Amino acid sequence: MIFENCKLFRDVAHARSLSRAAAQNGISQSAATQHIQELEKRLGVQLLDRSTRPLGLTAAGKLYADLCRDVLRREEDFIAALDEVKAVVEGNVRVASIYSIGLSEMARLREQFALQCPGAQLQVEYLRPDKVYQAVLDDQADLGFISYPEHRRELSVIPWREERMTVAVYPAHPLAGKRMILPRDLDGQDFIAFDEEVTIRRELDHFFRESGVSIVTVMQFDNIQSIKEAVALGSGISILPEQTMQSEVEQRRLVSIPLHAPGLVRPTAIIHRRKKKLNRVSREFLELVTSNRFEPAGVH
Amino acid sequence: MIFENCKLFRDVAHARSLSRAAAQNGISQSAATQHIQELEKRLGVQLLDRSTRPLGLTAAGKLYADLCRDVLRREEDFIAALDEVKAVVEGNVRVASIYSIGLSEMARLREQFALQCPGAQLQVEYLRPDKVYQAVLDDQADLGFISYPEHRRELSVIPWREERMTVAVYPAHPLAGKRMILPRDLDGQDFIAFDEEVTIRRELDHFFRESGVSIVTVMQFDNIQSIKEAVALGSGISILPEQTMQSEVEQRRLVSIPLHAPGLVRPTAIIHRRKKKLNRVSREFLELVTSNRFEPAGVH
DNA sequence: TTGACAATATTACAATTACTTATATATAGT
DNA sequence: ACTATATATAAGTAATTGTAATATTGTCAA
Repeated sequence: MIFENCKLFRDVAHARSLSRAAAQNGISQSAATQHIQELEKRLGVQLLDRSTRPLGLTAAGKLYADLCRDVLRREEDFIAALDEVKAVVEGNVRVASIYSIGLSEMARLREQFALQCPGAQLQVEYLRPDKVYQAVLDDQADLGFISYPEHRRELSVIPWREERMTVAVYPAHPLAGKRMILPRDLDGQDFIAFDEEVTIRRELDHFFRESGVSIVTVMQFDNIQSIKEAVALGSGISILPEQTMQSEVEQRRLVSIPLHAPGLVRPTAIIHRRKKKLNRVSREFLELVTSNRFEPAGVH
Repeated sequence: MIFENCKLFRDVAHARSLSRAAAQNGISQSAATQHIQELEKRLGVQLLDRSTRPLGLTAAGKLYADLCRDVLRREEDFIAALDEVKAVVEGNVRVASIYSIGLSEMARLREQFALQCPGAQLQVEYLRPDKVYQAVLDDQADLGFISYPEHRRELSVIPWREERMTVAVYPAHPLAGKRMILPRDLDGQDFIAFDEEVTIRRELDHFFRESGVSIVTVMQFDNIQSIKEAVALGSGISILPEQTMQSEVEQRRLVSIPLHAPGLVRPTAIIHRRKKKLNRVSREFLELVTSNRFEPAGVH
């Protein structure tokens, strides 16, 4: 209730009694009397005719009662509209994610979230990495899923997973039968790479240099989906986060083979605007996501 | 200003700045900040987006700003209507008077009052005595002019004048030449009397009995105007408050002759509701009337 | 009238709220 | 990173609002 004073006077006008109106508003009769007197002093007119009982309204009192009635009606409308806005704001998580978090991973999270917060709505938008940052900064998204997190002053970065990178080959490939691949096994292979702008590309280049391995970059893409497609079609091999090819492995379109390269992991993180207080369901979702920090058992 | 909080938020929304809005409302920036924070806590939503400058409004903030705008507009209307009512209430004296106070007397008071309170409005309504009491009790009139005042618990009675009663005759009447009439001069005269219900009638009957005079009641009326008319037409004589026949005497339609009857006076009084505080102009008018307590020099 | 009853007004004081100053922290532009 | 400007916070004080107790007033009925 915002306009308590209005409610009090409206009730006084309706009940034609200060004490009853006071009771209706949970205050003492004395408080009600003082309230109205103060009001009359401020307006410089009598609002009540106290010489009779039940109390009467003066002409000015009638005007004021009308004002109160109108204001309270308007307030009701506001409260209703506010509740709607609140429901939308409070019951919605807007997530921006890079493609390579993996659709299946997100589907799993969505399922768990639906169980935990039945009324809530989860909106996920897949974007290029820089667009994910942008979306969070512009308050287009509450949370952002990214890899190789960049720290910025306006953002909070919550490290999430260190994803294992495995070798992706097509089932008929000579390496497909191996249980484990060593860096030198990759030497001279046709390689489907990420674009040079993507951090993961630079990390892999670094890894190859360190290991003294030289590969043949036959294609490059800016997204993981295309890379998987190219590998499946036999254009070459690649190194990808294990989880991102889970469904292709299940469909036997790809084979994922562990790579002996302890340092080669892809760090992922969740970002959100440092200033902005997350709403209830966003906090719930974040809680769910961070408690899912370890990779689910994959198919090896 | 009734809805200061609304004004503050409206100004914040418009200026997109707490400190400027605070200055506009004559409070410190700190107070404004605390105000809005408190408001947000009560509503359970953010109203302002503080992560940017100039400040932004959230969806809820926009709704609230709309509410404030509407409420303030409604308040303006109310204030305008109130000012009108105030002007009427404060600038109006409503007087209820018996007929026999005299039109010319009232006209004189009106003139003086117009000089003293130029803006004020004086409404006079002439009524039968009991209707005058009723009008004052029902708050239809602020002041009442009566004769032979009755005291009632709800009324304040302010004695006004003791009016001299003189003999009214038509110019051709045998008594018209006298300088002074003694009670016994009236013996056997045709008399135009008041109705039996009227106090003045009972007073005169008492006077005649006391003086051992017997008159012949040839007509009776409930109002002074008709009595004067009848006297002027030669139907008989009467005894009336001197002032009430002032204009007829000037027009030489009546002759007013002093009566030797020291106790025979008509007391008049002003009444008003004991509880009700009189408004400014009513007090002024009452002041004027009571300072005019003594009869103006009449034409003898 | 008078007395009884119920409602309103007043008073004194306690609790709460609102405001101010001083200071810390944040944003935007350089 | 630095500066200027704006907002947030803290702590103390002033103002307000509320309460309980009590006085006064209005209504009703004898």
